Amino acid sequence: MSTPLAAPLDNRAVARVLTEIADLLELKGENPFKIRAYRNGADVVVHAAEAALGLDEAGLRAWTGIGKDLATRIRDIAATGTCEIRQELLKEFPETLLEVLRLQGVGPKTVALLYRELHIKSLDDLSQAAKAGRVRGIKGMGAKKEDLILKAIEERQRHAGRHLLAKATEVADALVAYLSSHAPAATIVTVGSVRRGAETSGDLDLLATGAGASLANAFVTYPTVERVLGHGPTKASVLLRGGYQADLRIVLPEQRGAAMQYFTGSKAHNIALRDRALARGWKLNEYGLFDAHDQAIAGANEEGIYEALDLAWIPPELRENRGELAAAEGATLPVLVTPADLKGDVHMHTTESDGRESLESMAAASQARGLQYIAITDHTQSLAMTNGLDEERTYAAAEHIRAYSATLTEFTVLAGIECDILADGTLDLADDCLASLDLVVASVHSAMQQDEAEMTMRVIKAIEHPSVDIIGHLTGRMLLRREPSRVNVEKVIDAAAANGVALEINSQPYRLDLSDSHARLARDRGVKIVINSDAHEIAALGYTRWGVLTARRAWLSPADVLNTLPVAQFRKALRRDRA
DNA sequence: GCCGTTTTCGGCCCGACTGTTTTCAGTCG
Repeated sequence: MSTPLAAPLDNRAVARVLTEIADLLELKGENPFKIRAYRNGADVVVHAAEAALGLDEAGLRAWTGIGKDLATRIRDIAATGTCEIRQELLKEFPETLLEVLRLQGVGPKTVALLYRELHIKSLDDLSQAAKAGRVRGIKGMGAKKEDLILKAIEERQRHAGRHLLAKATEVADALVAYLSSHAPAATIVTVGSVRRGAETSGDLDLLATGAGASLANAFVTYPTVERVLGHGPTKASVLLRGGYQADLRIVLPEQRGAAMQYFTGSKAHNIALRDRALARGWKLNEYGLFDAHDQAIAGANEEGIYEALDLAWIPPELRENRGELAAAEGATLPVLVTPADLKGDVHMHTTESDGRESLESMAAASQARGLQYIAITDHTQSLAMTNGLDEERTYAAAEHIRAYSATLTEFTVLAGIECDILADGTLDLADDCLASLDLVVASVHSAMQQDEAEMTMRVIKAIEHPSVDIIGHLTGRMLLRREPSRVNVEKVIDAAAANGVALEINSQPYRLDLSDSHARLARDRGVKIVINSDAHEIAALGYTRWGVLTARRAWLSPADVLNTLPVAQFRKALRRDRA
């Protein structure tokens, strides 16, 4: 929950305040479309590549969904942390009411009612009132609702809510396998944000066709189900151990494409697509695309729906209403990079620093995965806890790597380093040592709390160093754990473009750094991307799967990604060979 | 509050499920 701040806010924080205003407007019972405008505005801000703080009103209004009023509010919020309308609303409703609103099964009408009738202002108030049986005394509330509220409060305390893509995929895959074993004839797929490859997800959405209501029974009795939130013949929701909410929908085979499209989202993409159907006098819902006489036009597969709307089929990763409909209409959708396009992985560690495997095992495992080359990039000396390399050990390691690589056929191991960018922007190894290597990834690992100017200057100084080829995990964010550093990504991208330095998409599930929007901005400004595993063990070599998904969400084609090139061309494309 | 080769006003997606209801409101996705 955000509180007024004196300091300027980044886009994510601005979006949080806009969402909070939308919540407050809901409590007030305001016009739903006005509320939607605020929510949509939050979505636009959080996904924008440029910082709202740096834009004037005209610049903000150039974003679709931001009009005169929202532009003014966003400017106020970005500069001061709040705005007038928010302050007015907070006079009517205490900020602590918003945590009550986030309970599963408790919506704005209920919260407003509880506030009005029982003066409930917080989760604690509500917990006490429910335990005392006072909630059931209100008109429209009963014992079951009271019970549900208590359960929701308890669950809220146990689970934080969102989950990493990699973990969510694992849980969803297991659930799909379980359901498939109960209904072998059925087709069961994961849809929702997991299918779109979003970096985190709030719940798991599964879709089944060719199955009866008994599949819903199997679903609600899945071994890790902690609570059944709803259970009907075509729709069921459960809460799984670990805090995952999972939703299952069962539809008829002729509706499968429409349902896949509908439940894959995103909401913004669906609204835009539905608008397009409406403009033709048609109707699009989870059961199909229908004409004015309710005759089905399409629905059995996704391709048919997009085709009927004069659009090319849009890959799920692009369905965020960030220009994909226009591109699908003009046949200019990018051919997206796939895992099979990656020919190299040039950021990984060995036992020389903090990795778990030798250079030989990492190389063998990478070759077995179908790669043609890797770079070994261990840490440098200032990261003492990782046993980072100094110059002497770096020279020795490079000699060892090259000697080993010479013994291999059809596989190359490059002698690289992940060199620390020190707090002042200088590098952790001497210039001649860096210059002797095949490849240098430069990364920030310390002094993460520097202010924007300092952090940005620091990274740009590294980019301007003649031996640096790639900047690793630029923002240092850890999803659900640590906010990104205050680095000005746009300025870094411009510096990388000017110096021919590539930026990494680090594929560690908790990093995915660059993010999809930043990677897209980098591509738009002519910066090449490298997708790396940053593996410290053999199993982690597979993480590039998540990096590729992020790249796809960034609209990247193989040509945008340097490590889709064969080794000789890859080396030529590195900046040191261009100088 | 946003948006507009139909519109500067009047639209803006809508269906499933639950609980408290005797016909429907609230929540969710």
